[in-house]
Amino acid sequence: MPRRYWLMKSEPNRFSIDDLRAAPQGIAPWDGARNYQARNLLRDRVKAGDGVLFYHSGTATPGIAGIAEVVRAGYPDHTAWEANGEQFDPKSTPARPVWYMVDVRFVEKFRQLIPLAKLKTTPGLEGMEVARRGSRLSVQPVSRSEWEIVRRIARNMDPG
DNA sequence: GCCAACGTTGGC
DNA sequence: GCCAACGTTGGC
Repeated sequence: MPRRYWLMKSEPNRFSIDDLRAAPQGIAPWDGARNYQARNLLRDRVKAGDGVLFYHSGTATPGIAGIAEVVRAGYPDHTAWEANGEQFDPKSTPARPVWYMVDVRFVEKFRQLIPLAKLKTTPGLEGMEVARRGSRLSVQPVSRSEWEIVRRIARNMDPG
């Protein structure tokens, strides 16, 4: 089966690419999605081995911070069961989980973040979901060509 | 702080 | 089932 590619958003105040790198073995769950479209992707489509563009949102300059890899496909998001947690959702139970998460592993931090504004003006990326106005989905499919273009930008932005 | 986009909730 | 009100995301 061909490898798929995804863009996953994270607010770096909460969990940044540096936090992912610092996690044991560079592996951490990507959890907390509470949207059914995102849930369906996490549960049904995101597989181990898939590539991830790690996106920082909610910052002065949002953009792609680096690369990660999915190491565990969708499984129930147990943070929804933690009654005092921020991500608690009484609709979800261990017997009938509603929300799903995946595990990702740190691969690479770009030496310079690729700003959203840059994505929007890059030929070949105009159609990227994240470049759309009002794009809110926290996990988004990325095409192979979009993936390649982003990686090329990252290489070109790296001095030397 | 503002506002666009859009998902969710709840009255009917 | 419709739709207005409301809440959240997230860029600017």
